[in-house]
Amino acid sequence: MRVSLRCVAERAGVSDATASRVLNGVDAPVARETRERVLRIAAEIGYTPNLAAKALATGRTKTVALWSVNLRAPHSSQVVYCMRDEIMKNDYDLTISDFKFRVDGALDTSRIISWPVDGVIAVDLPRGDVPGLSNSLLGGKPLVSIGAYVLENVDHVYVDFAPMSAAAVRHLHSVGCRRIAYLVPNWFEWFRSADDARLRGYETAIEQLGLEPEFIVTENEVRAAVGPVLKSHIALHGAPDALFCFNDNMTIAASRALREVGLIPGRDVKLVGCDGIDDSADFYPPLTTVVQPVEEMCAVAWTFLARRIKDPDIPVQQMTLTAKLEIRGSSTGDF
Amino acid sequence: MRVSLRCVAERAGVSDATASRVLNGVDAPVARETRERVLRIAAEIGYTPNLAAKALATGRTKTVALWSVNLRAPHSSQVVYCMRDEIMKNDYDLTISDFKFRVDGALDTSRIISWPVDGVIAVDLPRGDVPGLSNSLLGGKPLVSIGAYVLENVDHVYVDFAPMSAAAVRHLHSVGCRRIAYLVPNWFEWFRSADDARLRGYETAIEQLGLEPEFIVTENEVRAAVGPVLKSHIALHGAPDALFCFNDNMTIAASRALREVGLIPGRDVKLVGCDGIDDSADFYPPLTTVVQPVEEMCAVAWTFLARRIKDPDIPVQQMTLTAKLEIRGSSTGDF
DNA sequence: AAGCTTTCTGAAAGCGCTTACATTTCACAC
DNA sequence: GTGTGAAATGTAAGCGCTTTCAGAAAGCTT
Repeated sequence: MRVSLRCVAERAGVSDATASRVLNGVDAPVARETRERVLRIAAEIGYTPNLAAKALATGRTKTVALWSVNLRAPHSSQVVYCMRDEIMKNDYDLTISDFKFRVDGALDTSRIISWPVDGVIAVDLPRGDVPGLSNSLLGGKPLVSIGAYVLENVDHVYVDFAPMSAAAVRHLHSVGCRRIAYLVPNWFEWFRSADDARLRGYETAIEQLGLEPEFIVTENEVRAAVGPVLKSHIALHGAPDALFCFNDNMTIAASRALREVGLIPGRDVKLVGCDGIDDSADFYPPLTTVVQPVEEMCAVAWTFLARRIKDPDIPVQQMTLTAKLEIRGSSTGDF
Repeated sequence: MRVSLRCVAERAGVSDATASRVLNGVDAPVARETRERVLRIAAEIGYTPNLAAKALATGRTKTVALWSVNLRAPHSSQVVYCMRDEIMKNDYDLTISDFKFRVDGALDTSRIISWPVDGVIAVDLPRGDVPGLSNSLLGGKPLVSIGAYVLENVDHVYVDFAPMSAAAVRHLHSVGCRRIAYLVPNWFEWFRSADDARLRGYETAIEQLGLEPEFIVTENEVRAAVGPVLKSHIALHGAPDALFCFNDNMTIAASRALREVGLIPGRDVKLVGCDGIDDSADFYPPLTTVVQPVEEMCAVAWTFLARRIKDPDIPVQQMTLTAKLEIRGSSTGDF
């Protein structure tokens, strides 16, 4: 029923091979007249190639998988969106997948491995073992990872939060804060077991400034998880001067919780988040945040992937980018 | 290099056919002993099926494409996320695509058509012709659409904004507003040419209440497009009492713009948006919004698609769901 | 006019898998 | 011991496309 290459070829009175040459090869030696006839007929009967067949025949698809752990999180969708532009700009197709953590915190890679793509880009791959991953090849497919956790032996674009986390704490200190708490999720025992650069930056700065570290630990990074913990912390210990938040999403949740206990976020309690999500500037108060250099991350990731697709045997490629502190009303109180 | 079915079969000393039967058919007649041997060997050498080959051989993939026009928009990602759960719950795989409008406002469907999937679910398909779409088949593939615009001849889950838009306007009237403007994007001459149910609801209610309609039209629905237009409108005509916004995303942008000209959103100018995005409750002021019944939409969409995959010839399936007005501080001033 | 290129086209194999059909084996009934 | 059917397995074709190789046609050169 579907119109296949053969249909086109038959109508045009040529062999499959010639039709294929016309439809793909730009520089294939085909008579001008033949080429035009084939193209015309293909358009007439609305031929679209069967990608599965193509993939099987060539072993390539000109498609990459973009793999995100939680598409709904504003930051992920920001990266995914930008990466998508980068991929399509380079004339590749893409398919996006959203993989939740499994119950035990591991990832199920089997589905994506069998999918016919030339490579995969993983956004915010969690620290820990990914089954089938070795030397930047995931089940034999080139893989590049983007994220804020160190990963070894994998092509990886690493955003180092440490320097700017420290800067954020110093900034909060400079506007008068002395009790600066770190609001952080602890899903799957992540906290402390992972090498959280934010934590490193935070602790370094706190120590240098001679302050006491203070932690407010939520079960995970979902907004609903923040309010109750924060409110009970405040009830028990009183409110800190400032909250350094694991990400902007949590900042937003914290902001709401503060209001619910009668505190004004940005005035009574200063806030700094991480990521630089789209909302940060539009929120009220406008959020001070440690911004990830998303466009640069994506550009580098693509370079890495393109290289590895061309030659799977090149050595591991890694690059560290630094984040940037963007100061707004939520930490200055000026809004 | 890849381990194929043949590798498994050879090692197990059986034919490809038998190996295939073991690996797929639950109820295929294979000797217990053989079955166990094949399974063991497949696991040992880490066999993963080649989906392209499978797709080619069977014509099916147990995969559906989830197609969104703008993944980065909070509302789209909400629907995509929920739809993803629904699809995976039903033991199908999915691949997500994000298609921007082309310059002329049309959509490029060719890529997705050739991709080996059993069906596609399109979120917020724009009104207008979609190439290759006829009778719920997109290039021969089952298609179900989810969205707030009427589409004929297509399996479609329609969210009717009209009643709740009218309710929103009446609500604003009841809290004392008399100048209620509609803040709406006009990308690609969309406004007025599309059958915008929000507009219908708005105009109906405005007329019934004996008020004057007032339009603030932005170039598109991107946040950056809102501020300048809104501010110059206010400079020219003064501020309205209330803004009924095309979506929550625009409400957030409007909120910021209002503050920038010294007005307090929710007090000086009441706000109602549409969609019910995740942010709406956490925003300050909390946003009154016309919520789409996302979970129900997704459940129905899946039912439609499953039916059509099973039998492409069934008559067109359509369902209309109604939105719900969720009242919060941005319209009551109580926050 | 013979020989040599160059240009164009077709035949055929094969990518990894499924599946209809054929075949073998075996247990059981007569 | 023959016949029958069920159970288990193998054979082979084919899904739609690409690509190698070889052959045909046409244009040169001498």
